[in-house]
Amino acid sequence: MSTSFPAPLVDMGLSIEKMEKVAFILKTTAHPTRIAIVQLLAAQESQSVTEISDKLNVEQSLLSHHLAGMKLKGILSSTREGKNIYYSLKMREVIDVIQCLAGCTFL
Amino acid sequence: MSTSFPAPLVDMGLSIEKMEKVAFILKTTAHPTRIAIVQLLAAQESQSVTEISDKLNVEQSLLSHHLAGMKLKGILSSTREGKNIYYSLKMREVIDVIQCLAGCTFL
DNA sequence: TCGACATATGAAATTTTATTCATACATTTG
DNA sequence: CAAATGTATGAATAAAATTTCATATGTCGA
Repeated sequence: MSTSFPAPLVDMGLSIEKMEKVAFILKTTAHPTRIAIVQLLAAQESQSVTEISDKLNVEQSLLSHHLAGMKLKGILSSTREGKNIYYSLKMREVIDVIQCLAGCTFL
Repeated sequence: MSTSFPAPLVDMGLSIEKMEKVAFILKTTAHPTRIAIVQLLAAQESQSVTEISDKLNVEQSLLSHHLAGMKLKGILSSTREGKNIYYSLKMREVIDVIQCLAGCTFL
């Protein structure tokens, strides 16, 4: 997904590279289930896959795919503890991003 | 895309409906070209399609599709003035969303 | 009215993302 | 070690989003 705008884009400080990175993170967040995951982990740091799966009522495998993607993209981190694997927010900024929009009266 | 979580999701104030709306807006923003459009319009309210197309070096039709989508989803508004159509930001909150992530040192 | 310019639109073709399903892997416990 | 539990993985499929291309529409000026 390498977009190519004319080299020195003036606008507002954002380089092409940065725009791509921002888009990348936004895309990784832009999904109801993934937003719910962020919400959950914002409220309670570190929860196991089963906990999350139960609370969100999302099938194990599907959830695992979501979690893996978010981890891969740096939004989450995980650590094993016995049989369980606990996920937590690594890029806490996404909370603000969501809050920002969630605060919009018109939504 | 109607996701169905168990009815009363406690977490953090965000209803399922709101999560879907937030995801909807995020998805509409999550693309390098569209982020560039927001940047452009944040710096200078109201620009014609040709202006934007020139600055971003994006083909007319493709740009038009992007603009139409963003307008449809309430992020932009447009007004015709003679031969030109001027677009401007309607949902200015997206600026903050982008800035928020753009400010992340690690990106 | 015709031609040129600015923009939109719609239908393919492509690419990306999401979902499902079956199965594998790791850890604990009996 | 076998069974149970928790989680990951990969392939197949389904669904969305992006891009391209051809063409339509609106507006202006000669």
